[in-house]
Amino acid sequence: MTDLQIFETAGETELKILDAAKKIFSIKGYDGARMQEIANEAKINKAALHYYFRSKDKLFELIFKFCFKKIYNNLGEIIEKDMPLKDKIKFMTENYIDFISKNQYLIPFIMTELAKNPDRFVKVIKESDVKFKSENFINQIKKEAKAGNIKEIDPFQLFMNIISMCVFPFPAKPMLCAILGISELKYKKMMEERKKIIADFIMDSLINPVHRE
Amino acid sequence: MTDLQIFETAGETELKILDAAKKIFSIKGYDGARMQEIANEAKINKAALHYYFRSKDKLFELIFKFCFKKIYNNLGEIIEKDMPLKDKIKFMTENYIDFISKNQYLIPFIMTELAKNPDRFVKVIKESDVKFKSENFINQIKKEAKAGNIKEIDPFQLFMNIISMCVFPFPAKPMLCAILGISELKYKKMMEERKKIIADFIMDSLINPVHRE
DNA sequence: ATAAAATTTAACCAAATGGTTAAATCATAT
DNA sequence: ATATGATTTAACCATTTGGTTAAATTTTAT
Repeated sequence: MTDLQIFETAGETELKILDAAKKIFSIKGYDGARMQEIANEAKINKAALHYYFRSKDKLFELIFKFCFKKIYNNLGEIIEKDMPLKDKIKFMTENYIDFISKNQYLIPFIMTELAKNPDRFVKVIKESDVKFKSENFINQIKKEAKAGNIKEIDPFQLFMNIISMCVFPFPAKPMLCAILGISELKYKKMMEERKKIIADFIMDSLINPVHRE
Repeated sequence: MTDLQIFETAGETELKILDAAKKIFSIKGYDGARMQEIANEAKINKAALHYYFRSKDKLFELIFKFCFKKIYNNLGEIIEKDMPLKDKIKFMTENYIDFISKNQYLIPFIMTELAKNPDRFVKVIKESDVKFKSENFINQIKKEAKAGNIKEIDPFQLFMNIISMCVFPFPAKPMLCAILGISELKYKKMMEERKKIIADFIMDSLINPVHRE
């Protein structure tokens, strides 16, 4: 059920609290979350919260760091895989859309809280032992372009395109549904379909482009 | 300076307040914003806030609706323009990236607050006299595909791709900078460059695609 | 000039909230 | 069994926060 086993030393109560905190914080954000609400959700007393995690800040920092690591590492794993570019893009998009839809709370949470408190990221990065190698992917793009297998493109821009198309539809769901006037159900179906077509959309752009005037 | 002249009946003090509220709310969100802080920012007394706008909720609703209308209408205007698809996509992407970068606060604000309170959107849509015609664009895609000028593609998915690639890099800036390890300055330059290349990236995918096995 | 209305202010208030404390309960080792 | 340490609880506390009130000041109409 919980995916918080990372906190190895945590006992049952601690896990209950972390689970509840993750839920409440990611829905309401730091400011909107209430310690009492977290306590209720975890079915323990509010004082127990402070007994285990001292303060709201400390608890939040734990959750935030955990969540950040989670996207960071997932993306890292995928991007470092050693396979042909075409397969990698297919794998990347399918895998990442899958990952995000299973963890819908993650992206808006990280995005909002990081934007609200940019300094936090320095701390999180420092204290996380994550080492992210985007060079692998970047070099692969450059090589394929030089070999003439794909068109010339700034690898960072390509990376941004891929991530944008996979991720954005999730946090933007309420906004897009509102603007496009489509139902939740149809939106969900579209996201399923999306998993299959994004890779092709990208590859079509990369391979054999028409030269424009 | 201010873009809030929409509130036609507003006097000087009201505009000062609205400006301050927009700033504070969009930075800190509803929960994070303090009435006192808004009052300070507007250089008036806290009680004056309530004198003019009754409650935090009422003030927030005004700001939120204004912001929502702003993206909604800007996108609407662009999408309804009557021009060839290729030009339209070029115009759309350049214009929208420009618009977003001039109003960086807008997207994260709307996204977060809409996600936190999805019911709000019903109210906002109802009370806004916006009428958004995405059909225009949708039909254009269908027609071009049928005519064989572009490949077959679900117009909604294409729309989503375009918006995602234009918009996402802005709210995700802190996250992407962190993950990719690039500086704010380089990021800014990339976003400038982006304005020029996105349309081509999309058109390359749409026109003359390689048939894949 | 002055009465009336609109605006602004300082001083308050009640509720909510993060956090503490000290006593009670439970688990564990001897 | 019981002493020791860990866990849980109810009752509090200080501060913050949205909101109010009534008086003071400024603006406007006559």
